[in-house]
Amino acid sequence: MARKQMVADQPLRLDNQICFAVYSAAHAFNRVYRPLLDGLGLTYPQYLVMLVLWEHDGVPLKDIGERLFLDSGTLTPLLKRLETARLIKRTRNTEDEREVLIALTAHGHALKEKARAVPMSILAASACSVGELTAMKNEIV
Amino acid sequence: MARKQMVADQPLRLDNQICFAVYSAAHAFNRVYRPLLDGLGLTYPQYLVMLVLWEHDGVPLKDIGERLFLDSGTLTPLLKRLETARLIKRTRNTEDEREVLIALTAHGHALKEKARAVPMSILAASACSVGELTAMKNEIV
DNA sequence: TCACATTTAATTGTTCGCAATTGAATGCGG
DNA sequence: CCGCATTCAATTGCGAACAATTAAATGTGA
Repeated sequence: MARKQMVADQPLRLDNQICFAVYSAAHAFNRVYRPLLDGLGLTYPQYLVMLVLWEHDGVPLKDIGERLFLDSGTLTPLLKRLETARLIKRTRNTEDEREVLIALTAHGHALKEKARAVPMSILAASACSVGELTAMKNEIV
Repeated sequence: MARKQMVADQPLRLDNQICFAVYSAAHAFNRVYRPLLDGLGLTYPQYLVMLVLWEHDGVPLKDIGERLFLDSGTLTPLLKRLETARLIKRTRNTEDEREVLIALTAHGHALKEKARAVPMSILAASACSVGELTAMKNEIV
């Protein structure tokens, strides 16, 4: 292959694509989180929903979706599974029957205490300092 | 809520979690890529497989999996779809019948030329300089 | 008030991603 | 050569993720 061709190929090389770096990092985090969250009976997206609710209980489905960039097609079944697990309750807003309000059950609220151990374990597993991770986060956001 | 409680809650706040930043960034990239890849008739994971093949044609399924951190449960159906789209061919390795070799068809090889436009479009859409993106990538990998 | 647009969840269908299992091919120790 | 472990792909089952559609509630303009 001529040199000119190789140069033109550079942008298509996997290693040069930041999207792949981000994609891989997301999967890597998922692999680290999975065994920890198994102990809580949560998947990673379910954990994210619980984080939102632990900060702000009783919010509309729509708000959770905006916070996590997810739509009803993803959230409706996910929230039904959380309801089956007795972590949340779903009720229509009486002020506006279009909205579904998501509220923690006592069980869901209690799970927060168990979840406190998660960030520290992730930190240990990621073999990075807090400073390194914070710097990385700020680069991304 | 007492101050002590709020301090203890900090590690559980969504915005403080680097994993969420990475997770969001991955989804954001996906949203930018989707319309571009639609023009090629590829999904993002399919595009990644094609990137691998454009660099190195005729490799075992296993090698693609190691490169992209995907297993046969993900790759087998994905590769079957690429075969249905006539972009690749799957053949057993005659030296070792356990392996499946993945090779580009003429059509699959030709698609590389159309794909050259993708990285540049992404760059434009991401509203970052090449330097910024490269710096970000190096932080992540 | 009535027609019509907008908002919101739910549903349907397709594709990923992964754990767990299965089954075939290969490698290896005795 | 034989028994057994290992490797590799395929399969099954479940949970995301998202586009597109549907349906109900609400808002709005004439």
